[in-house]
Amino acid sequence: MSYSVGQVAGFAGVTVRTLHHYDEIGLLRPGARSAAGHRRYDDADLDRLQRILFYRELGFPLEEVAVLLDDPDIDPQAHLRRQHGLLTDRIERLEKMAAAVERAMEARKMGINLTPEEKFEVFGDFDPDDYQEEVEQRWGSTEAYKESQRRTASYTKEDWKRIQEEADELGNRFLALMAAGTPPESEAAMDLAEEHRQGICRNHYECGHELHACLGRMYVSDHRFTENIDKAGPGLAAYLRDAILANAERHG
Amino acid sequence: MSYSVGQVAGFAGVTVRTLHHYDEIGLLRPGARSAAGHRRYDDADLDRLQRILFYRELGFPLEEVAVLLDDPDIDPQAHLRRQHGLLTDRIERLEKMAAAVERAMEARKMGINLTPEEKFEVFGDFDPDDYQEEVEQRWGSTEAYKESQRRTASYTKEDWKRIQEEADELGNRFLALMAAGTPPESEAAMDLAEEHRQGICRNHYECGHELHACLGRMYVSDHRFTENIDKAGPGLAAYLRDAILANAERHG
DNA sequence: GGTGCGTCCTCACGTCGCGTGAGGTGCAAG
DNA sequence: CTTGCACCTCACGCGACGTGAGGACGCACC
Repeated sequence: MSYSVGQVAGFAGVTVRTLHHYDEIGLLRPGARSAAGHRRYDDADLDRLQRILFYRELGFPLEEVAVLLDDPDIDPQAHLRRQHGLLTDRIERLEKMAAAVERAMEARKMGINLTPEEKFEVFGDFDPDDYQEEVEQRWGSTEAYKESQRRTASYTKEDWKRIQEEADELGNRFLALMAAGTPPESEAAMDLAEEHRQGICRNHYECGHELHACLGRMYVSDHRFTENIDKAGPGLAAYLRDAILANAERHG
Repeated sequence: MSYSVGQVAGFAGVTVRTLHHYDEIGLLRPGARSAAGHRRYDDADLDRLQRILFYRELGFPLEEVAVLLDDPDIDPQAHLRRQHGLLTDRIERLEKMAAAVERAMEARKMGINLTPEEKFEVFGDFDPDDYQEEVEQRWGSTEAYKESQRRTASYTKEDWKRIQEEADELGNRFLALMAAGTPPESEAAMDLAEEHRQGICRNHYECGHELHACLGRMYVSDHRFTENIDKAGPGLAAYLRDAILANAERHG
């Protein structure tokens, strides 16, 4: 079972040119070529194309789509789950917009006028804004940051929730150690720090021990991190840093 | 109350360059310029920008957005209604995709494999396909067709439903005349034909009497039209054509 | 009174995801 | 045998901006 460009274009609802383009940029190379040099797509290619079109539909640039599809730790099921998550996120966003439009209709009936900021609330408040800017200033050119951007772009709400839960749980285990009076240089604390590092690797970016140590120091030196972490329990940031540094030294 | 590019870009969540671009192409000209040549946006400009971003978000090309926004028979309320309609359509589509993904997950669990066509059903069966192609062949280069494409692009499901109802109602009134034995050249039939023509003007494209006459002839000469029309009542297509031709002659 | 700095301006070229010919090949049917 | 169709490879075009380059304006602080 193999198909020509025309056939594939037919049931995928794209043009032949699009398939040529995907071949050119290496996003979808047909499994084979006929003797005459004609592209021949097999079933696996169709599956891949389906995924490509799905992510494209949701606005991902083709380059990112390629990264997603070639990521070895995303199997077919994981893709379906992720797709479902992305869809529900998107639906939620549109429903909020619809609700905002309804409110606007109400407001107009009553002759209310909105402030400039309010006028754009339709699009949802994605406003880490000035903070985001500083992040770009400090980290924009590093590899780790770029990788994080790439990976988190396709995270759904459920993904974020899971990551948050993981982090909370880890925090609680650190707090338990602190409460028990276990020193941050102890085996147990260092093991937790190691788990912390691996969590970052899984969810955000490749984080070696050295980078992890930098991160730990910043948890204390940058008060915004400190405050945020200490919300779970005062002193946690400092304890975390010490455990991280001890763990880094152990592996260095 | 007037705002600089930077401010507007700020609360609209777009770049300054985007605003420059919209100015260049005439989509959003700021209400005024300062002495130094700086763009100054007023409240009306903000409203317009909000609409622009809304339609852009739903994937309209900027040129079409301009047409929509400058259409004099779309007042603010109408825009809100249309926006709401477009949103619900979109949500419906995404929900269907989500459902399809769920089915795919089920299918995968049971190890079923899908045929190539089935694989792409996720994207909803928009398959006037070969028919669509012929339409393009025959009408692709005419002004009326382009106008129709432009206008129907922003129609929501509700719009289509309304248009369908209008058409059905008109059909029934024609059938009543036929049943009563009224000739298609009668005043009553010609008036209905005129109403039919004006319906096309409102909902699809500028349709003069001459074009209308062509259309009428085609209703009989192209059997696909004939069959479709005669589903409402046998002989309707021919009767419709005769009434249209009589009406066209009356106005010619 | 200079001297940064931040925001604004206008070119003008670069990018992404294709669309759209132009010109040529391989092969089946009339 | 040639006509037609589906395929091929360049290669330029386009929409919606991104991204500097190079310069003007305004204000704040030394």
